[in-house]
Amino acid sequence: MAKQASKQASKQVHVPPLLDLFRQYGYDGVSLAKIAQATGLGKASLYHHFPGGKDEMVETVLATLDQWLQQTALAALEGEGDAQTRLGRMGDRISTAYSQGQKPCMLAALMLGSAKDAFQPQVQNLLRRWMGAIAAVLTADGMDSTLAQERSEEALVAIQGALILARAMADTTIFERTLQRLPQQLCRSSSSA
Amino acid sequence: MAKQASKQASKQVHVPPLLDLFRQYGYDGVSLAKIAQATGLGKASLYHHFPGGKDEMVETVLATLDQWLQQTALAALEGEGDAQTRLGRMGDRISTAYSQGQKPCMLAALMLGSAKDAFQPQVQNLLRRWMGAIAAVLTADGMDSTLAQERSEEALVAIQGALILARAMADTTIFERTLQRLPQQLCRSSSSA
DNA sequence: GTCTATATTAAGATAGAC
DNA sequence: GTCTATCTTAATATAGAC
Repeated sequence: MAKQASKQASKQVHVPPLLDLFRQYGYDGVSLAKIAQATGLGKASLYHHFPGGKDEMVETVLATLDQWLQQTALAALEGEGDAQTRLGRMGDRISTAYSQGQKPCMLAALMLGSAKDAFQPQVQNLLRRWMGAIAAVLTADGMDSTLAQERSEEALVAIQGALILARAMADTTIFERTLQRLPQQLCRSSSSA
Repeated sequence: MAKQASKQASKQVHVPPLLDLFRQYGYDGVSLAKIAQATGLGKASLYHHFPGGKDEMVETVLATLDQWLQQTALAALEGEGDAQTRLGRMGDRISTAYSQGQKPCMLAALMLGSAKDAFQPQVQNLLRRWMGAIAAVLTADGMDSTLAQERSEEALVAIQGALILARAMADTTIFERTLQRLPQQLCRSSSSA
């Protein structure tokens, strides 16, 4: 039991540099040479920790992102306050995780190139749970279930789009403005839309 | 003059398969072997048309996208009707260009990996002109200039985000819903936001 | 303008010493 | 658990015939 825990822990140490690489370069743009440099390990050492190569590295990072979603982003939705307050708290966590929009989303990066087919199920699952939690906050606020689902799609569309545009325009204020707009945008009455 | 025209035309023939590759695989995910297969040319023939290699191919595709933006997307904003009608027409052209959200945006794909630094200026220029044209439609409708600029950012955020999410969730309705929402979203009164 | 053949470099991956 | 050394394949790019 202790061995299994330490075995997982040894992989977790290398997750931050791996996340940084895959989110910025995408799966096809990351070479083992880049990974070796970023982690400070040799190629052979990398295969010791990740016998499955790049695929297993991505899987490990995805597992960490799964934890982050549950324990950080979605946890922010659980506290006190009304829907707008809760969504605002989630926005703060998101802003931090993406460095105010300077760093891309690895989920989006993985949907390009040869990685798409391999990792789409995990990405889909992560996004689905994210949207489900946002929709739950909105329905708890009295919103119709179908509309809440549509609004949760709007939320992820806004976050992903803001990341793309902020990076392309090299302007973090685009990302910050989008996040600040989000709580009101999601909670607006359907008559104005 | 005729020779120069035919020289450019010979490159234009190969733009569609190149666009398809770069938007789906990104710069780092596209190999010359893939390009040779998609165009039906040998590697050496590719270097005859594009002595600069992949970089020159991307530049050529970007020039075509520049033309598409001007002659198709922005041309839809020039006709008759109010702002919402014009923006709706642009949405139709966009839906077609992206195959109802099934195909990624090459501009977004180029902002990942080793291509980012090389092509960011061109991508930035394209997005800036796109936003400028949308903002112009809104200000012609009587909207404040600063607000119109912010709304044009919203527009590109929505388009880019919808492309990401629709592809990740394998659900084109996300993209179509976003485009249908867009005209009203951009023209809404600022009191409700 | 297209091809075959080839040069060169870098990629993913493994063997085996320490 | 990390390393050096190596294997194999695939990458970018060019030379030169047709």
